[in-house]
Amino acid sequence: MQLLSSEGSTWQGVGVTTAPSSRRIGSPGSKTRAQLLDAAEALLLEEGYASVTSRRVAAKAGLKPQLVHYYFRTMDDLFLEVFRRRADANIARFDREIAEDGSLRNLWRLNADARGAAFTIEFVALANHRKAIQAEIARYAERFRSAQVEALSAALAARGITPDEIPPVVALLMMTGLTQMIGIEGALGVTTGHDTTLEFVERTIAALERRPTPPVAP
Amino acid sequence: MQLLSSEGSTWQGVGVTTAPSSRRIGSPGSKTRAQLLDAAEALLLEEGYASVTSRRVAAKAGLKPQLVHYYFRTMDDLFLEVFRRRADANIARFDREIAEDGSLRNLWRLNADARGAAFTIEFVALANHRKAIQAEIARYAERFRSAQVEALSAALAARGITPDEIPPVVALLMMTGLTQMIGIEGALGVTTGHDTTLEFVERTIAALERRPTPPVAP
DNA sequence: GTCTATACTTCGATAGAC
DNA sequence: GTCTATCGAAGTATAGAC
Repeated sequence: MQLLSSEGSTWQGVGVTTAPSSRRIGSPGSKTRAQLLDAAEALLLEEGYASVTSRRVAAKAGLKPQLVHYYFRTMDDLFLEVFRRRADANIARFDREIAEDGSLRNLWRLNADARGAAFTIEFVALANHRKAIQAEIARYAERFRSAQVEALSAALAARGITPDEIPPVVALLMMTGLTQMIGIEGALGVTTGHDTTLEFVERTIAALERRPTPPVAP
Repeated sequence: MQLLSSEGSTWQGVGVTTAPSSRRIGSPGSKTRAQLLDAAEALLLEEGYASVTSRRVAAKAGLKPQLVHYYFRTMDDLFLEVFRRRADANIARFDREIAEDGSLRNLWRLNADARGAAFTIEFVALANHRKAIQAEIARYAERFRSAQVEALSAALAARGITPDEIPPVVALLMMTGLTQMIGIEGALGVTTGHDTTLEFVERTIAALERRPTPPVAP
């Protein structure tokens, strides 16, 4: 699964799942709110989801901790907004860039964006024990996958590769599995086999590009 | 990266990186210590690394919270021990099973053990902001990878697949990328393309098994 | 080897003034 | 829209009795 193109904090001392209260919430269009989202995202990527606490987010944004709870009822709401913002931007970017150049090479390039791996790891780990986040990630992942399968189907067909040879969804899972793993391992300092693999993929794409384009079916 | 064949908790309210003190530490052979490790591992897998706190680990083991700090100086030490225990067991298991049956099919089967994905996610997320854990995971991952490359090289050569066709390390990264991703996505409830991919791999392995074994080089 | 007691820090979340 | 003040709970870690 490739979630996004770019980590975080966990809360600890919670436990208080008190009533959903009805206190005031700041408007979504607020500039301060956007600053908090930016700070939360940066913290997530730099220090992991466990570091995204209301106090630390506010400190990073140069604001008071209570503002976090003014704009987001709970920390889950904050996490969800951070995720949605990136997810929407990522789908928009994918659609735009693939409309411009739907080639196999460009699909690989978009997939191989390493920043996404760290983001993915953090949100997946977060989702493991926060149902609301899990549901949102699953919805997004399925949606993004179908967009990618569509684009990859077209790119493969344009090179005369039939689903008999390799189903597009399988090719996608292979591509994504490879890029995500390389990204994650790179962040950890594990690099054995990465260069070899990247070269192999490069050669494979180049070979496919030399295949003659098939006649268009009626 | 395939880490293990089966992730945890983050601490939050730390901050106190006081002197490395010299208080008593329980012996590694203690049964109680093993119970704490079991509880920590279970908690890690069930609720994520953020839930592995000294209090919750002790509660799960039916012991008092202070015992955690009697056997493990810090929570990091506890995490490291949980990781090492699994890692060692996993390498031993791999060596044993591959010595018995080093076929391509068996290598895939060992890789496709889904339990490992959850473990991997949690520890990678943890490693993102805990250097000691990061170093340990990287060391282990490299070590395990080289064992796997060795086994896969032999299995591919036995089927007449040369490194020209596909380098063993590339095949390994593809296999591992696929199995880890499918495992992680499965835990999240994302399943699109999984069955198709599993069938594709199955067919590919079956086709390779029908290839005649090449003559042995001098 | 295990427990009580305790120090100190951080967390999420809210009420209410300005 | 932002702040002060504050509650209640949980976290890591240690000292010292038993």
